[in-house]
Amino acid sequence: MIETQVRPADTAPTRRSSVERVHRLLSSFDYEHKRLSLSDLSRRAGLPLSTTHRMVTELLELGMLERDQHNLLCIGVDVWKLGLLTPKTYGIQRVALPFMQDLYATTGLPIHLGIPEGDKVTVVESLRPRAPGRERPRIGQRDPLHSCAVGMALLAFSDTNLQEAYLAKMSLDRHNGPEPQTVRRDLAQTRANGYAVNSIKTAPNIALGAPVLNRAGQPISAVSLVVLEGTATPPYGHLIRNTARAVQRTAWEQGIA
Amino acid sequence: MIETQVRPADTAPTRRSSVERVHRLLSSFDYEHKRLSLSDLSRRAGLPLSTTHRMVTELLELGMLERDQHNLLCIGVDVWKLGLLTPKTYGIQRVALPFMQDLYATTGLPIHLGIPEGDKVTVVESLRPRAPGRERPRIGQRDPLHSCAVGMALLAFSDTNLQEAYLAKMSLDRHNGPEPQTVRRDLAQTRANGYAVNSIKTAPNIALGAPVLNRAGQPISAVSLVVLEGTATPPYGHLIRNTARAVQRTAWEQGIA
DNA sequence: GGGCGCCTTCCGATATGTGGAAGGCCTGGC
DNA sequence: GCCAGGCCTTCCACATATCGGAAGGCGCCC
Repeated sequence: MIETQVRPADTAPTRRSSVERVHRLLSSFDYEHKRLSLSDLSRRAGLPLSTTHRMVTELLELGMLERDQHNLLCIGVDVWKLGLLTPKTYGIQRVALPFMQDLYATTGLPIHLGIPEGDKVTVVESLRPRAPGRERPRIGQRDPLHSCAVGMALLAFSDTNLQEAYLAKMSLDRHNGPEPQTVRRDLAQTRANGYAVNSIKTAPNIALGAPVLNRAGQPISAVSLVVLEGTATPPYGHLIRNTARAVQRTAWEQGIA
Repeated sequence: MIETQVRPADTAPTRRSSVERVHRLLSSFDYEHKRLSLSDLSRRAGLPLSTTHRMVTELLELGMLERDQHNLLCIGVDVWKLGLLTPKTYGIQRVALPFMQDLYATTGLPIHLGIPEGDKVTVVESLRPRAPGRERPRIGQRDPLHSCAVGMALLAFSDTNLQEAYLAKMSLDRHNGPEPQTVRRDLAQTRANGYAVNSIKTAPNIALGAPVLNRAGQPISAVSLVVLEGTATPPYGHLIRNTARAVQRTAWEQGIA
């Protein structure tokens, strides 16, 4: 009878609450798309143009979106200000930055700071020579824990149960990744040394990473130092380990961790 | 007839769209309230507890909110990552930071970076000795343009119409502020010098500020240097002005401005 | 042990957002 | 100069998400 009752077969059955719509709009922006027109935003978010239009109007009024000089839409300064409040990133970044700068000034080597997020590590800060094309890792980027020195430092000093859970999941959805057994051995070595060693695939470099622990002994972040392959690791390992300790000490003093 | 048409007199007539609700939830967090319980959040946002509960559940799933170790709610790392995309703050901060660090390393004096936002200046970066109690200005803080060297540098090199509009509004809602005529003279002096001079009320210091212009000649940010009152300004004025120029040059090269 | 605050879940009525469609405005091609 | 195809804006009937009270389960402190 009522033919229109039949779902158009293509109509997304996705339940889209209003907060999810806001999220879709905001997360349509990324590093390659910092500025979007209304239509582009509508397409990327998968929302009808009229809905996008209304919501964007409100977001502009609230300061969560802004218009640039070309009238394109971009994330508003208010969102940046909100982001300053995330305890996990901002606090530790403020504390670590001076020590990272000192290390960078004395060695001239790339320095990175990361925090754990589930089974990934998020790059929070990165100091390195400003060279065209060498913009990896990018701040905000997420990588698997076992793929970098920062991640290995975090994993090696995590609770044993977490380590085992991570290794178990690794061996499950493993595709061209390293052997869990290899990772397990590296983790033991990392704990013994006090710092992680990881060779970079894309360059003749190795990264040395050391963790920053909170008062409960859990790793809340890690710093890494990238040296040329063939460099004697012990002195540089001690260097990054001491930087991590200095950050940790300051974080404790300031109640960050 | 229909008595229920009478508004309950107390019922908030506030039109609360769903995006505004999301905004109210998120902006209930601030520097003094980085972590909130669900009930606190509900109260601060002025939203019913059941609504808050449902929306918070969704925001947690989407990563816009997180729970800390005490199960309190806080802004999620995803919001921090979104904030990295704001062109006005993040790009210029990345460019300016190395130059600010050099200046800080050589002089040991406090350095600040600000961007214009309407008739306010927002503090984007700040390097200074880590001393208890001296945590002003805070990053993210907004101040009137005429209240600081950074703001004056921005205003002095803005379009004349904007300056006049600002001064006009200043004289309108003026309360214990400085004479617009005084500000006007200071602006002229700033343009003549190439840097702004502003004495700090709360300390025996003066701040020197210089603008960073985009290719169109509009100020997109400004840096300032805080020196002791009585210091000979010219050499330090040149110093901060040169830092601003170096930032500007790099920003142009990288297409930031 | 009782009281209190917090979190969670349920529900019907209704206020609220939704999105198709249509119109205006520009720009670029022919 | 005119048409085509973007983009942005506005409207309105419909459907749906939201409100807010109430009730139950925790955990904590007095």
